[in-house]
Amino acid sequence: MPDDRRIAHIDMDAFFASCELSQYPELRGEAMVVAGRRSDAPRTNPDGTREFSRLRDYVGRGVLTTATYEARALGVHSGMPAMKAARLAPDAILLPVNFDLYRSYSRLFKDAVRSISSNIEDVGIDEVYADVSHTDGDSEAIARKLKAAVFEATNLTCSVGIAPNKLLAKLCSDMQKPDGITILKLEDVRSKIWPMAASKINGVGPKAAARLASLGITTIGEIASRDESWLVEHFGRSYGAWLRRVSHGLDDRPVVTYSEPVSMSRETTFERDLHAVRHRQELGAAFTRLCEQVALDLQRKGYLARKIGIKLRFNDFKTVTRDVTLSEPIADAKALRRAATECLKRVELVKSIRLLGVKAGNLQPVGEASDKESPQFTLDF
DNA sequence: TCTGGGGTCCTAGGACCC
DNA sequence: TCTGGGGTCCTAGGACCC
Repeated sequence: MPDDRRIAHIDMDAFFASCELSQYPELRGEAMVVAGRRSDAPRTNPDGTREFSRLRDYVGRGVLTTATYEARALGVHSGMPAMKAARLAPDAILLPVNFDLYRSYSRLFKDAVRSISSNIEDVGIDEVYADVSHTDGDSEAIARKLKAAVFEATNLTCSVGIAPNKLLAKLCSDMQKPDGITILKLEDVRSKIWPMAASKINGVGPKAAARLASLGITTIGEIASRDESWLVEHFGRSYGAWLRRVSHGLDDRPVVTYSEPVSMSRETTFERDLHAVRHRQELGAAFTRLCEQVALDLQRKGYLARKIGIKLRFNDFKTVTRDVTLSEPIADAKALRRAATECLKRVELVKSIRLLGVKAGNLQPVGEASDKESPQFTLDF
């Protein structure tokens, strides 16, 4: 695909934290983190002022969902275990996650982007790609229009990257955070992209970055300096060839405006590890609830599942999964639990259990009958 | 005071079929 | 009887992303 496309990546700035600040403006400028449970919610005094929990009050096994820039300055960051963060920043304000709030802001944000370009791809709750190849104006003007529309709709800022493809647009939007605009052309790859850390590439995670580092490679430019056969030798045919292409800024993935869900799952980490025998009741109740939640999710969204699976994480953090494919698709909690129980029987339950999860896969929309269910269409003619 | 929850995609081996 | 190849489905695990 010739890269005369123009793709925008729009990324909300510190999204969860910004949503919370819209609710609690008095926290602006404070070190604040999001993590924890409803019991950490602010309490309103009779005089209308609010009292907030502090990170030092946190109990549990969660990680930080987000941290404001002020909190990050204290050395904490999203993904960090909250207990560990509490030692670094005990006085930071603590708020529980409020996904309903983030989802409502997410809708406003995406509708605002859609008003500029209808051709958008969802990437989670706080990011989208938009194909603006045929949108009026130069890239700079489009970026300003996107940011203005988002701010108008949400009162929140975002960062915009515009480039010939998704890979570069995504790298761009991160270059001038927060509230930034970055425009990049293919000929800028050498000067602007090559100096960046290899781990900035979407698709180069901790494992691949470590493997690259062990081979003396830390920047994107250093990947580009190797030939394909060397990369293939060390990273396999598929990943090696991909590394070479992305290091040169090449990416022809289209902007995908709609995709069917592949799976739906629910999982929970227990406050303390549970043993299959000693805590049988507790585990059974959690198991049932997870099955009911997945069933409800399926029914609400109108899907049937033909694959049911479970996930267990033990006290040593080792994780196992088991799944089973059924002859008929289901969405009913009881049938789901039966299938999940069959999976559970295939796991040796000696170690204590830290996490339990239930997953539905092989989804099909309700009403889109399978061949088995509508033989008349295949047999009658 | 280690390590959340919800996803997608890929790989690899074995079964099974032609 | 010493040696096939596909192709597809199923299962388990793992990397990665937000």
